[in-house]
Amino acid sequence: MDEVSGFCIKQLGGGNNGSSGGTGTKCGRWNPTTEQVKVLTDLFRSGLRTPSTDQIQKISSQLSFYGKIESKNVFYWFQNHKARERQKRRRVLVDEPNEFHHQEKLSSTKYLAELNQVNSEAERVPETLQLFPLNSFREPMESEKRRLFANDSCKENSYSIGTEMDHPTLDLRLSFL
Amino acid sequence: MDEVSGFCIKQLGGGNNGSSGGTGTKCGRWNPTTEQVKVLTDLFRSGLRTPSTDQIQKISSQLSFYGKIESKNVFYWFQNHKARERQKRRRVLVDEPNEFHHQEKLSSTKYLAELNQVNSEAERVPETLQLFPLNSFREPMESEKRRLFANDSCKENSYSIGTEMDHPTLDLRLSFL
DNA sequence: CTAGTATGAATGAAGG
DNA sequence: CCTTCATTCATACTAG
Repeated sequence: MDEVSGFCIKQLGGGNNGSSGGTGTKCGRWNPTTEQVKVLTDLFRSGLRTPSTDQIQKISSQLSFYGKIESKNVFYWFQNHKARERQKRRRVLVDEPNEFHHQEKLSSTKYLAELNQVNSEAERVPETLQLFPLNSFREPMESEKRRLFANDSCKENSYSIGTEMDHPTLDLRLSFL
Repeated sequence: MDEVSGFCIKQLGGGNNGSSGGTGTKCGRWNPTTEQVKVLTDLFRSGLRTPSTDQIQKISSQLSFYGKIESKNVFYWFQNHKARERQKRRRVLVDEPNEFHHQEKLSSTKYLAELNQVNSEAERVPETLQLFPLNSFREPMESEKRRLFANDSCKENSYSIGTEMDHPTLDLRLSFL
């Protein structure tokens, strides 16, 4: 389903998403490349469920190498993936109450992660994810969602973090490379 | 991949399965029987558009009598049916903006058959589906909202398609986390 | 067999 | 977090 195990691969040609393909730069919706999906899935399986803003930024920066991507894409991806994983699990539970999952030995590593996650649902991301410790936690002050996601059209704006993000930091995104 | 994990709608010997066509029903994806479609359509025509989880489960249980079915099949069925009806309607509206909206474009024999069986189906299914009234109290668990993405560098990603960009082995698996 | 269509399944994007 | 909508992909089915 979620895994492209062999043949569910959308016809994403190699490293290019057709969405913005040649004809008319249609900024439709994000069409993740297989590499992007792979990385995101890896992160998810490693336990990351709700990445912080910083983490989203970093992941997005990383994935931008493989193709066009925005932070919101990463955000939505995790939201959706998490929700659907849970939903799927719930449905399976009711559909097959007396039948156990076949425990695919290796192909469904997802189930393991899933189970692991379910055990301690509340809030337990094994956060080894602190990129840089001195992190300036950005106060989650509620700024309304007004321009939450900026226009789809790619903007040239380099960093707008100056407005609120004041952590001096080695803010070179690729510090972890 | 629980999708393909072994549910086949194989035409059993008993063969109440007169599913639309019935030729070579294969595994891999749910293929509703005519009875199932009938019930679903009936519910849809009764006004049910987006059944709740409980309703989905009930419907699924009922329909499982006619053949293999999972909750998600019901879920998807309603999603698709609703979406496509809307889509159809909109298309008609676009195609004939100045024209009266006559009968639906039942270009497919499938729809005709559907209507036919709804109208003059001799065999009435004796199921007793009660699914409308249900409480749905949801937990007031609400977290703070603290996501506000800055405009991230939106790369144009306009590499030439011809040459596959070679990956500098940006191996970020989990190393950077 | 091939083309076209109907439709199950998946998922990005929002709204609330 | 949950639900819903829109769009797309993959496949079953049908006609020619």
